[in-house]
Amino acid sequence: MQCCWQNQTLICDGVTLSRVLKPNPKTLGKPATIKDVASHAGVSYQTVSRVINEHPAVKAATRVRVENAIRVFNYHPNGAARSLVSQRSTTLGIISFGTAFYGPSQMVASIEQAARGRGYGLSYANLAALSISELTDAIKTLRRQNVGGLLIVAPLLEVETASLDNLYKNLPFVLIDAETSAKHPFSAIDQFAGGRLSAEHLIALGHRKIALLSGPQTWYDAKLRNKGWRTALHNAKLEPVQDVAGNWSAGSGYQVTKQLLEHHKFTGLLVGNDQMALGALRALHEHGLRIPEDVSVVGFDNMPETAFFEPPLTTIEQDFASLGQRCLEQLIALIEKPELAPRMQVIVPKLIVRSSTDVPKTQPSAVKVKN
Amino acid sequence: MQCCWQNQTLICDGVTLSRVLKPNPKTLGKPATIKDVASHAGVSYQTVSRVINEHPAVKAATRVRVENAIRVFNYHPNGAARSLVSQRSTTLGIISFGTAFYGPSQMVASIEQAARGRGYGLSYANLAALSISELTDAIKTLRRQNVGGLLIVAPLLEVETASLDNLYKNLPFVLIDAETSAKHPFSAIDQFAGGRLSAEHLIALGHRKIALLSGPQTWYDAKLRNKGWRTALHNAKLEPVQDVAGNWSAGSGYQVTKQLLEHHKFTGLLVGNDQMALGALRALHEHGLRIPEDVSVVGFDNMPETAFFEPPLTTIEQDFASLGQRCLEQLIALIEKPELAPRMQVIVPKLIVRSSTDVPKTQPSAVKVKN
DNA sequence: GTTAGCGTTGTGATCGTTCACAAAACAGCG
DNA sequence: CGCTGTTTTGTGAACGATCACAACGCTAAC
Repeated sequence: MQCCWQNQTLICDGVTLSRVLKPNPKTLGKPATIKDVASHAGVSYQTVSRVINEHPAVKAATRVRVENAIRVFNYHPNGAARSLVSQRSTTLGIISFGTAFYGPSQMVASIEQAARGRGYGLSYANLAALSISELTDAIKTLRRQNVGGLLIVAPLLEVETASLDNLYKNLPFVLIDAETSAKHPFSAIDQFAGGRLSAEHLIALGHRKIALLSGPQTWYDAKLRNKGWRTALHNAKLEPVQDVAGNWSAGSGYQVTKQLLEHHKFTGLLVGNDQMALGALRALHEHGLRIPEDVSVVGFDNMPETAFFEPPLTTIEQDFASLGQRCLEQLIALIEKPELAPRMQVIVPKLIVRSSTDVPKTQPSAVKVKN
Repeated sequence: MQCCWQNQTLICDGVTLSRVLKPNPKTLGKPATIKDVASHAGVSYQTVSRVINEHPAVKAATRVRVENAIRVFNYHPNGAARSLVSQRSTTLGIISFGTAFYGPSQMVASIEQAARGRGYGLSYANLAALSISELTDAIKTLRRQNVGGLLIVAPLLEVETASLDNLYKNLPFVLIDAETSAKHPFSAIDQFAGGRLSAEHLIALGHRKIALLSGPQTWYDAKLRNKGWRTALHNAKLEPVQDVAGNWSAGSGYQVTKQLLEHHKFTGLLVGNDQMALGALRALHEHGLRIPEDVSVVGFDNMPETAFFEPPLTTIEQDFASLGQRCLEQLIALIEKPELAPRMQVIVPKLIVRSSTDVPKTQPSAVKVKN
């Protein structure tokens, strides 16, 4: 190989390899641009653009030269410039609510995973409260980030969504685990099926006195799970002993169960999520009741801790990873070819049986056996 | 008020209020731009820019007219164009790891909250594994989103961070709860102090045989908590009965405690987080040990569920909200006036005493009392 | 030796906004 | 009225990339 410096330019076998950088005072300190890379590699900026976009029409030797220059300058393409001119964005927005709870936080994590795999970034906004003003604020924030679409992991009622049509304008979105309707595209885990599954489990074991401890009825999930429970009970010609609601937290599960025990007798307890179930277990224990001998308990979510509750909890497992994957694909389809995008997708959950449920061993009532 | 339409223009009291929109076929369907708004309000685009940036030099009447036009067009400023020309970004990147665990997920949530309050958006990347390639990938993804800085909630060792200097170039960042060093700016909760606090609590109660159940030693937090425990023990002239590690999960807490119980006797157990403590409680129960009579247990994190464990868990509370706030301010300072930004910030955690700890009532050993 | 065709590279316009500066409008004062 | 100073508004040039198109250098065919 024959190399020589000629006029501040390194030439090997007749090919310009690199030029001496003249540190432009205006450019100093700023991140490198496509033009810096281009002049260093001795090509036009368009060629550099082709290399970073993996366009095939670039000679191998040129590509190598450009790639070297990119490395030398630590060049990163400027996303703002890119999405400004190309009129599309590689960022999606995600709006979530209640990330202190297992379900929502798992959904966000799995969606992020899926998005990065597909080359999309994620802009994140968590709602501090379930109000229109918070939602408006979140959408505005995300719009400013120039997101190409929205994934909404929040139990919003359709009314609320509809009232925001203006905000959503020109911005495709997918509702996740929210009010079902044919009006807006959505993805969800079939909470109704999950509810039925857990109630049918207790019924099959022989329970006749079953109490319901729902999540907050402002949440779509909570309502549907409840509906699933009631449908299964109804099919077995049973009425719930009582139907109460907590706020998803272990604390509320504890308190509501305590109240429940004062006035009602039951051998089965269906709970809206695992965290409330934890509180319920504690209240039952304090009341001197054994689980599952006196009362069988079923949770919802299958968070990893439930296997170590006292006793290990029977619960419903939801496949969040595949939900994340699917709703992402749905949104991308909606952006790229709206007419072909699926309107709705539903995933069926699974029953996980552990030792918190068994056939009712005591009389069909919750006997007080204060130790 | 005198209003009339004149030449397709609405004029009230001599002031042009709005013009009829001529739907430009090229503009059709696309989101409105600053120019659409300007021509509708009868001003120049610069004036519109002034209004959306709350510049004071705009006459009240003009401002109202522009704001109306903005509403009419459902105009949202284009963030890409904005950050392209102004060379700054209102988006920050957050890199997290282990969001299945309480600590990391709380930090992310509180940082997002703080960011939106300060007018910043957040781009989110969660590491699937703690590897250089994952981190590299995440940083590249965030760079493409044109983030103005990085918040890194990951227990990276300094070595790893340093090896990425190139990737971080021109991009200010704050490490959160990561390897301390004067080299990079960071914010953290004082895990060492937390560790000492919990160990000193057991020692003050009179425990002499104390076992340690740490988190994974690849995590900075786990190492420092362990160091805190050991320092407190050392100061009391004690040696840990045994020092073992889990992987933060309840399952690992359960298994490791089972092994521990086969070979060692202790009256106190210090655990690296609440989830492992849950598993440990279960293992102790299965072994026929009473808590706190036979063994006292201290967790770490104070996740809301711990108050409903069997028994309610003594643990260490960390103020994630104020950590989020502070590290955000630190990053913003780093971006806006680097020379004035604080290098490091540390928040001291708090002991929460519940019923899982008490004075040792049995002989100073873990007696097997299989029921 | 033209001409056509292909692979490769370069040029000018463009995206929607902000910035620096200039110009207009208005008020106050002698 | 003319001068000055302060508001208020407008103009041209950037920012860093992509897109559409044009032009170049080869090889192959007539």
